[in-house]
Amino acid sequence: MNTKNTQHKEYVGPTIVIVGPTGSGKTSVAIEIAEEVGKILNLPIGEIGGEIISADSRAIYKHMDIGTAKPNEDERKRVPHFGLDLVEPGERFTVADWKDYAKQKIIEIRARGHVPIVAGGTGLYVDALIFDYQFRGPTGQKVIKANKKSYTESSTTEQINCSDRQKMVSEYKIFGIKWPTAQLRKRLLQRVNKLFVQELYDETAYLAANYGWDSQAMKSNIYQFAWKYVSGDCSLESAKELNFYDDWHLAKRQMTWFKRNNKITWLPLEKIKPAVLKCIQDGKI
RNA sequence: GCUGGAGUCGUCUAGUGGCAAUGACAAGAGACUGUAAAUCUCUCGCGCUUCGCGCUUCGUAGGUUCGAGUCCUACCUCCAGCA
Repeated sequence: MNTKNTQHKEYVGPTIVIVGPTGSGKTSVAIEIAEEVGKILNLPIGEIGGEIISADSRAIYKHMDIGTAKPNEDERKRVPHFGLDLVEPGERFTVADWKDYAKQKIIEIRARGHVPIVAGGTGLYVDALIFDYQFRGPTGQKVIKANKKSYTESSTTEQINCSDRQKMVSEYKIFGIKWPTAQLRKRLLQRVNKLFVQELYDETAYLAANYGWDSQAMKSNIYQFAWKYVSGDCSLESAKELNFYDDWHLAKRQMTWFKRNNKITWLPLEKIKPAVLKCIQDGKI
């Protein structure tokens, strides 16, 4: 047992976090980094030095593969991925669940001597991790802020200590992929055009048949638009258009979320990999 | 050429004499610590000293009226029908 582990010294460098709006290229750049990081860690040739944890609130669902732009089988073979296919659509899985899961995986990856790379666009998940949000109890009530009028219906809840958004856990180094508006829109448009194919319709039909449309997982993403087209409610063109608008709105909301985090190093896509590799090389947390 | 219908904020749209004028989409800004690709808020003719004020708007030009997107006349454009 320890014969193998001798070459697996625990990794003590930074945990890399890569964020960005949908369609910014997080998945592919994370894979590229994971594949190259072995050199920096002086791992044996052929050993993949990075492992990816997806911070994506839709990729946690099984059977939602092409509609959520999950890394495909090939990509998952190249680099170990976590945070995918954790629960059935409609099953309850919260930020708190994800945070615990991610923390556990990070510990495991580090123990293997590899670099944990958290990549995803769900800002709440990322913040929960890097700012170490404290949640009450395993399946406790929603955290209520005293002065939020929208939550006044519950009298049993109370204000709890919220973690400070200025105090990021020092282990993390967070990078953001920055795109000019016009270019990101173009990328999203191209992605939409690629996605509306038979495989998507099949996936949509499968999900609709097995899980219905009630769950939040099925609400307001590509599936509803694909379904509209498949069932003849609208033309292919308008289904694509509607989905594009939806994607763009999401991207904007994500940017709004990330904007307030001043710990993020924003870089264009092509500069992310060199910056991350350098960061790992420098090694200090 | 004649007859009928239609021209309103980027787009579609409500409005048939009374406050820049409805709704939707798009666009922009923001909130969000327990299903977050969710949910929610604000702006959206122009300019200001912006809980208000000023200016200019509903194809174009006139007219009626205290008051016109709305009524009348002419013209322009588009659509349909007849020639």
